[in-house]
Amino acid sequence: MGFSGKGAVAKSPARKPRGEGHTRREEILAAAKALFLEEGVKATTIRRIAERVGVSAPALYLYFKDKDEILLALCDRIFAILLQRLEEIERLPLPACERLRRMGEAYIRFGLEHPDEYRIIFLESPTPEAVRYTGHRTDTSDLERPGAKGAMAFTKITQAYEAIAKEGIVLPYPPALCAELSWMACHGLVAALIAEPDFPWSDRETLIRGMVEASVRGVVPALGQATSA
Amino acid sequence: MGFSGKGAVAKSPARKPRGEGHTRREEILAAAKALFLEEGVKATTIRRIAERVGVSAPALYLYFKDKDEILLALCDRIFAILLQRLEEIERLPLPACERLRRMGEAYIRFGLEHPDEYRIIFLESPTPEAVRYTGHRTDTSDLERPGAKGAMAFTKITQAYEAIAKEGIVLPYPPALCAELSWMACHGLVAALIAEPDFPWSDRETLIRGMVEASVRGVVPALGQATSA
DNA sequence: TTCGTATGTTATCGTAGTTAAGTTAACGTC
DNA sequence: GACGTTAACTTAACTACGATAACATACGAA
Repeated sequence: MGFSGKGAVAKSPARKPRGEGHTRREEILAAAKALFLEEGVKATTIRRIAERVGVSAPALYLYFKDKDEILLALCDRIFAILLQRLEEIERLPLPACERLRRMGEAYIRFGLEHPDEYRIIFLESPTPEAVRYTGHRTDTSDLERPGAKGAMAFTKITQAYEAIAKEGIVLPYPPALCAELSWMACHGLVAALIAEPDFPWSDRETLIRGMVEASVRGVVPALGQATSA
Repeated sequence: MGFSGKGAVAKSPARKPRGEGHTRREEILAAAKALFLEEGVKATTIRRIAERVGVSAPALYLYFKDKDEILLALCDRIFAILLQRLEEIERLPLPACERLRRMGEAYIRFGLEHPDEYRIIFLESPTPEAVRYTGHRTDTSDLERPGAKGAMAFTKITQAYEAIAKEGIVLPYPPALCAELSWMACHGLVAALIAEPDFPWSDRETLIRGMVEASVRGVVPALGQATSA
């Protein structure tokens, strides 16, 4: 073995050059995401992630404070997709209550598409400390607070209700409370289907449409029937 | 120290007489429940339970297949309370939709009273095997399947909707689907408040009443306003 | 050249759930 | 009243986990 150590292994360079720590950070997140998808959240352990990256387990602690932070960073990226979808709907020229329906449906479908991430953000215990802080962070784009993007998604629904109120439709409660009720209802559907996937539920599509409708009509009694065909 | 071993410790007899294993089983459940209430689910470990019972940790495996089975046995007993409450409401001479409201409210309040158990039954991952079997079981009263009592609670709501249909009120969906929607909505409220207790939600009582109302009115459009004063 | 620091590693700790193997005590029976 | 059986336990150990401390090394800057 003449040379330094660049032997046969091609999986990842043995050691990162000086300023390239964030590259390793990305590798860790990618490995964690792959493990997450392939083997589930249970199998996504510090050691297994490190093994897949090709690095020792404590090395992960250079880039993340603890295991939770890795998972939360993953979830935050996934939830950015949800935010994006909701913002798209926000921009559509639609009657407010129809916009609300579409948001509800998008929310539910997103949750069912990403059950593990949804579980971590909305079903798991809250992390003890409110504010987290990453030591070696180079970018401040993601992960201000755990579940921050989840909360922002919720905010979008509140704004939709405020728009409804501005349209002159009378709400029985303040917009925030309306939003909470609507969101909780949709959240309940997602949570139930995720937590109990083998239960003999009714047809999933019917449930989604029914809940979207109910979450609007249950909160806004002024709406007699559906608006769209 | 003349005698065999009945020294100073009064916490529990050192060893059970021949056929009295189930007594120890009860002690384990009692200790687990106490730990559960005092220190939370996180602190309820095999070793701590065993310590409290006054027995070695592996001794618990004489009575339970694994840790999950202990927690599920606990939860099952708690959920028996919910079933009891729902059955009481079932027996009340009330219009069906009013009975539905009361059930919803009872369900929500129960969930908020027992957040840890609720979490285990309805929010945690489903256990891989569908049917569990306890080795040394002497009674077959509880724990047929994990979460069985939770499912039974759900059945009660379905029956309430069937009663509504029998009263001549037209439902937009089959009773089972109506029940699923109603239950999921209430479930969403409980799940959200349990998982995110520090979020600045609106007033809890208002949320409960609003959700009970919405879960009925959202599903049964024939109901214009609340029935009760 | 030397020093500081980013980038790691190895060794280790403490805790968890769980199992294997051995021990003790109660009981029926001859 | 010794004997075998077995329920009721214990001790020791295994594997796996998250996390930390202490040590190593490469590399850019002064």
